[in-house]
Amino acid sequence: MSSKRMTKQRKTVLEKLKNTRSHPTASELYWEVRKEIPQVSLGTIYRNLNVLTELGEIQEININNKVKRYDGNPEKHYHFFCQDCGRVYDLDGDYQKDLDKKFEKNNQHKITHHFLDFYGTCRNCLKDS
Amino acid sequence: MSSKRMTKQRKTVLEKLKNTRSHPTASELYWEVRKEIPQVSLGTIYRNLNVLTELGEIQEININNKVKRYDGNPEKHYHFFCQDCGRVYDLDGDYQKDLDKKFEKNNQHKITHHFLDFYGTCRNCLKDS
DNA sequence: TTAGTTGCAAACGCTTTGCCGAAAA
DNA sequence: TTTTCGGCAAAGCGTTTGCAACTAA
Repeated sequence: MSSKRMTKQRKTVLEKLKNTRSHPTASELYWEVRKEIPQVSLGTIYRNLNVLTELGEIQEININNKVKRYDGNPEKHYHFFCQDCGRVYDLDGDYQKDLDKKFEKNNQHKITHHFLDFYGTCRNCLKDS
Repeated sequence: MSSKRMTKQRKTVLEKLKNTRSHPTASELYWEVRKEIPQVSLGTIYRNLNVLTELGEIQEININNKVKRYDGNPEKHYHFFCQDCGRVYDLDGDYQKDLDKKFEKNNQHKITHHFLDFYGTCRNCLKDS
């Protein structure tokens, strides 16, 4: 059985992620962490993001098989992806638990959860057009 | 303006995809197409899948940033991903247009569509456990 | 002390691309 | 004939991994 250590690197990755509302990529996080730990490596960022995800401290965001993004908020919620600027935003609104039941017809399969991502144009990009 | 040609390769990719209920990867499709065009290359499969997607003849399925899968049915519908066997199934049930409105609060952004993927255990895997 | 972690660099897996000859239209 | 397309092989890109040194507990 393997216990996890809270290293300076792991702590910094977690802090950076908890302190932003954006949903950075591993590479973006790498440059942030480098401000404090200049010799950190990208491999370490990836390893820690995976560990923190397993621990349930953070979650991955997978939009369209593009680069993975990371969310410091591990609670279930939905995301909005702006097709103009590419940014990913959190959406207000409840997790729709009833969807799982709705699509679990005749008990042929067991649904445990779902992912729901919205696409469109964000407020900023609407202004510009 | 570029018109698209219906080559033997493109036609075969499209046929194979229309004639299966599975959601194959590019590589799986490659081996299928090779049965009829032994000298076909993987690059050609990828290029044609991209063209056919742009044309709206097929659609991509992106599950968890894993390998891309392809669906011969271009209509909006939802998928179920079995976490035990890894297979991807179509789900019966309507596209929930109302979700877009529900999460478009205060008109801060414009939602055009969404993707909704369900996770769980499929009927076959439930039997085995 | 010792198991988990890091930095480094190489490897990996999927997908795209440049080149040039082939073949639709 | 014109222009798109295919085969091939190399490159691209995000992510993972093997290894030896390091460090949290």
